[in-house]
Amino acid sequence: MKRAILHMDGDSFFVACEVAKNPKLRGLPAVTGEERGIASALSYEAKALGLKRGDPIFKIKRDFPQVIILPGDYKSYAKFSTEMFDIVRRYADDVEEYSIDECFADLTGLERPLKMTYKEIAERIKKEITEELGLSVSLGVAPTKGLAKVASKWQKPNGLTVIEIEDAPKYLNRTPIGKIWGIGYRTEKKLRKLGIETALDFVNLKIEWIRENMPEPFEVIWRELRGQPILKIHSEPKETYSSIQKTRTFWPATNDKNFLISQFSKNIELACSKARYYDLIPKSVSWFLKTQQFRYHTFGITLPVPTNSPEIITEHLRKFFHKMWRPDVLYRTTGVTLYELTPKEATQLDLFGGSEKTQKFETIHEQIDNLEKKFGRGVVHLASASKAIKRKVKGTDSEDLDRNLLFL
DNA sequence: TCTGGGGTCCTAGGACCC
DNA sequence: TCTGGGGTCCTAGGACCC
Repeated sequence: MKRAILHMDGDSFFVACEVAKNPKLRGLPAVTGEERGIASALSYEAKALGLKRGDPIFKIKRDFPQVIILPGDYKSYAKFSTEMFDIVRRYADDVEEYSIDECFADLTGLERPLKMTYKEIAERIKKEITEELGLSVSLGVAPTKGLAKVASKWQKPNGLTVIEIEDAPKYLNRTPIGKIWGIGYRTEKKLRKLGIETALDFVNLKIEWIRENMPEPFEVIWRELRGQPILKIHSEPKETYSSIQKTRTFWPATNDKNFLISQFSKNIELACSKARYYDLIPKSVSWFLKTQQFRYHTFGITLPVPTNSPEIITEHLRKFFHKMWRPDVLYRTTGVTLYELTPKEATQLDLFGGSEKTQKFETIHEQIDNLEKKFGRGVVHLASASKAIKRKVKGTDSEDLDRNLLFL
């Protein structure tokens, strides 16, 4: 049976959701991301002004005062996202939610029962999303996920492209190698040096050459673009994480130890709180400092006793801080990542007889989490994070200092 | 890339062992 | 240790994604 994979991609998704909420915005240059300090999504009118994802908000305000700047409203984006994917599920059982605005769906074998061609199915999905949600999407249909990605990118916004396997070379020939899913800036540069400019050049390489000269994932890309399905549709909903990361960037860059530690402390608090929410306990943790030149200084440890209590992880950080920190370097970002997350039940047994201290903190956090459920988030903070809260920090809710009810 | 935040996966090379 | 060879494990960091 002819395999047919659908890839759907929301057009300017965050801004499109804002327009759907407030139709007065339609046709105007608008960007979201005010709270983060950089543009995270742009309307096509804003793109027409030459603005790009990642442009600093202050520059947009300064140079293009006519552009409407909106704060992100992730709850409503998540709702639109769910509704959009539910429409796809009216037609296909296997739907993979790849990101908030992208999904894959397996349409294979649906032509006959639905009495429609694959293209007609895609058209119906598109029409229903536009009519019911007021959103525009671009769709691609092809024999593999890799080619479906090429197809959905072919015409944007509001596109629908079907790539039959016989026609694939035609499309690949007109797709620059850097546009391929999984080929980023570095690999693009490397391949271009070798004279590989288009996706067609890439698939025309000998498999032996790929195996000898490139990391394994590129063989997958090579096969997928040749129409050999390697990547599966993962339709099981994601209910866990293999890592949890929290970072904060501040201005100006600094090497003030106490300030940096208080930033870390806040990161650790947020990361641990998310871990507790998902009932996960990390076995290892790593920290990084990002310098003004965007270099990373990192250090990680395996926790002697796995825990999601921020006090303990912060204690470890204090011990190892000097492994990252250099007195003559200015830092602009701190970050923490919790790794080897395992469900609480699985680690529970280790905890008994492990450390009394760990258990004590676990109990305290259980109670704080309950307090927060009652009174709202941000009512309780670690004392060591207080500097981070007091100092005006880009992209954070630093104003609610007064609402801190208690410090540990 | 004038560059935020949150993820996943891969790998070179060091540590350690025999 | 001024030394071979080979294997495994781990981690820091790179690359990529949205």
